[in-house]
Amino acid sequence: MLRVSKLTDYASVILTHIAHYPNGLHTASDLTSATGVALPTVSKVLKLLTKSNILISHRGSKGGYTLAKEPSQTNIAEIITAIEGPISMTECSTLTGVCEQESSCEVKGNWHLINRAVYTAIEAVSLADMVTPVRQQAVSVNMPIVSKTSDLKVES
Amino acid sequence: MLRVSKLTDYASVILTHIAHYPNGLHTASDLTSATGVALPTVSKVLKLLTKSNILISHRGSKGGYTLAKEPSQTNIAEIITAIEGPISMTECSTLTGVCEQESSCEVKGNWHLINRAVYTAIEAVSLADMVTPVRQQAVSVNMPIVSKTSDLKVES
DNA sequence: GTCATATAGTACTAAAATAGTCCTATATGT
DNA sequence: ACATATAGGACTATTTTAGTACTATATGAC
Repeated sequence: MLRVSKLTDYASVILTHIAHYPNGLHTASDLTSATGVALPTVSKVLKLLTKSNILISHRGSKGGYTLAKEPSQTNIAEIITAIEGPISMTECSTLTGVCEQESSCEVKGNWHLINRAVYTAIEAVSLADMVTPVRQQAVSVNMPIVSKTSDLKVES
Repeated sequence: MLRVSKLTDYASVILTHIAHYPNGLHTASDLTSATGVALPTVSKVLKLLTKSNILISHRGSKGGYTLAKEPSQTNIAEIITAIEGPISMTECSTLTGVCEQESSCEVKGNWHLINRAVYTAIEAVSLADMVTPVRQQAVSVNMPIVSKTSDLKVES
């Protein structure tokens, strides 16, 4: 597990399509045809992305959506955050006072550290990267992706 | 979002407690007292961890659970996998044939890459690291945790 | 050998999160 | 004015997760 939601997945597909034609204006129905995702769902995703300033919307006739920034300036972490809210591995990473054990929790700080590491990894992939398809073979031989695991070492 | 489940969170707390006393035998009810997590839930978590060879169980009177390996040899990725199943950011990363768009999907390879990066980040934190509490301040000034983001660059 | 203790496995119920849809309002170009 | 397209919110169904309960099995102590 540790999965992004389906909506986030759709968002990545939709944005990647838009990033292929960064100067065009894309309507929700155009994107439905292009991606195969149902219109109400595409619409929902586009609204969320606009709200988070990843897309700019143009209302009315001849309206549509376009990228707010260049593809290289939008990363996967922003997309996930736009659809699902702040990225956090545990409840206590975003909300205080929800977890009863919080005050005496031994592992809170470590989860923050893990959270940070994951965020950094996701942040490093931009929409421009998504436009360039990767063959699966290339992925599996391209290890290690994160070079220095020792940087993650917990300091006492 | 992008959150681990509560059970995984419990697992981290329980295992961290056990790792504090790596030579002792811990019963489910001992761990309930120590962590404040309800007995049936602790029990469920312990069974899952045993099934994945993170813990070893001893049945019967004077039984209980103990670590299968040294704390440094068990990492967070294993724990997440034990409780939630294989780590994958999207459906297509673990299961083929579930996503209808799979054959024509433009972003599949890139998600595999992201998945790999996240996995590597999580894998770098061991149970031994969890035993050492981290002050939150230390976390926020300790950037960047993942050093070379350029390694993530997508190759064409 | 039997009894108390503790885990193994499975099934089930309740709660929460997610996905998907629909409706009404508002903006804008022709 | 009208057709087109987004904005916002509400609502339902589905799926996932959490939590519990019950029965079976193993083992040490007496």
